[in-house]
Amino acid sequence: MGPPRAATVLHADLDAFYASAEQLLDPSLSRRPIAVGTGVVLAASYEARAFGVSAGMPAWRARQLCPDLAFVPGHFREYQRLGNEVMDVLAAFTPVVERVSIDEAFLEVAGARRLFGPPIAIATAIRRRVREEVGLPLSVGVARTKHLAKVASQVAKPDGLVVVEPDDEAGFLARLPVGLIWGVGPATRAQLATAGIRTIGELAAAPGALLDHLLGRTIGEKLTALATNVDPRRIGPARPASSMGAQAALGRRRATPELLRSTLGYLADRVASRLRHAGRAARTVTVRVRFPGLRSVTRSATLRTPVCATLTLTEIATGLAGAALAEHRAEREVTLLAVSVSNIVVPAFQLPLPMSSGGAHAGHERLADAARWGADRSVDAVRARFGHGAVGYATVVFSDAARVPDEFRELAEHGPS
DNA sequence: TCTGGGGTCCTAGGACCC
DNA sequence: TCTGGGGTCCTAGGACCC
Repeated sequence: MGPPRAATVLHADLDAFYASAEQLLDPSLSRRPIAVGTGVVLAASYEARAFGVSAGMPAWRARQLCPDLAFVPGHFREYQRLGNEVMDVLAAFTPVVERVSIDEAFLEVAGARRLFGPPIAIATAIRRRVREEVGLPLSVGVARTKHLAKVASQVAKPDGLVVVEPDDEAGFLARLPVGLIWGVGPATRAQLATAGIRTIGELAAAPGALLDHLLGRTIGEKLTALATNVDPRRIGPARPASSMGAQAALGRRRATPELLRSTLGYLADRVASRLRHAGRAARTVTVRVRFPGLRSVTRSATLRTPVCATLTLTEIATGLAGAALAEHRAEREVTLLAVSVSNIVVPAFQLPLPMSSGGAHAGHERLADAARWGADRSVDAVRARFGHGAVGYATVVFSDAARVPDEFRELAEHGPS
């Protein structure tokens, strides 16, 4: 146990970010119930939430709840710009900023006190500057640990500030619902409810053995630690992503070879391009196929030789999807296809040194992917100058999967900026 | 006429090795 | 011949988060 620390961790979280951004960009939308999205609600303004509209809800249901709801398709590049502007404001107060997503970050302000005053003054100044300079409402939680700061910012919403002093932590948490704990979703909440546990206070008081039995040992121990305020996580730069993927919802479509080829080609191209851009290749390829009724299956393969060529990845993905469909002959239609890669490494053929491992066969595979990688590099270069749609495999460029705007996909990709 | 796209982490069983 | 224990990797599925 280290020495007791002061409450110097801030969690800054923009309120209903996409919806607030739309209200900022088009003042005629401000103070009105609006939703960003098309088929599904990506974000709802607080005026819409008052009617029960929430993120993830199908559009028809949202309109049912709120007949006056205004639907906005979304301006994703603007969200990226506004999110970056907010992060610039945060960085003006401390260099120790950990951006978690487009609209959310942790800050450590222990070293900023001499310049800017106590954490509560810093939080107040940040909120004012974001409001005045960017035009968006920001909620901030201040506490001794990341977990507590995050809970505090949720309690502060909308447009508020909550400080949890170190001697008040247990009291602050006790009455809050367990669902506010990071990692407790609907399933865990339901499990806990069967044991009569609904508040964080009840969770903290529950015997460890009961939680282990209910949720498994790892999660049980983690929840107890969080509920009792043991949170060793420090604030620092995010690790490089350990997986990359792309997916496309298709509506209900017959699973024809043409559909598979064009959709998987498009998705594999997106993933392979990102791998090459990062100077990486991947050993494990996973395909997910979803059927009507949200039933889904995954198939994966781990290769000896990492891949990053579009055609190689397409072939592997097509093979995996074919195998999955062959095992589910009764399913005639698919609603979603996804391609992702993990086991990400620096590819051997980009290194100047001779091959260090693998037999003749592995060397052959590597050369095949390397030759394609050379061709892909030419494609990448053209795209860098003239845009992504300028060149590509014909069946892929015209795939239905490309209907979702690229800006949205880019926004959702992990690394901001 | 059940809903977007991009991620992380955990579990459980099996293969394989020492 | 049968038995024991531990570690690592792989696969499939699921919960969860923004």
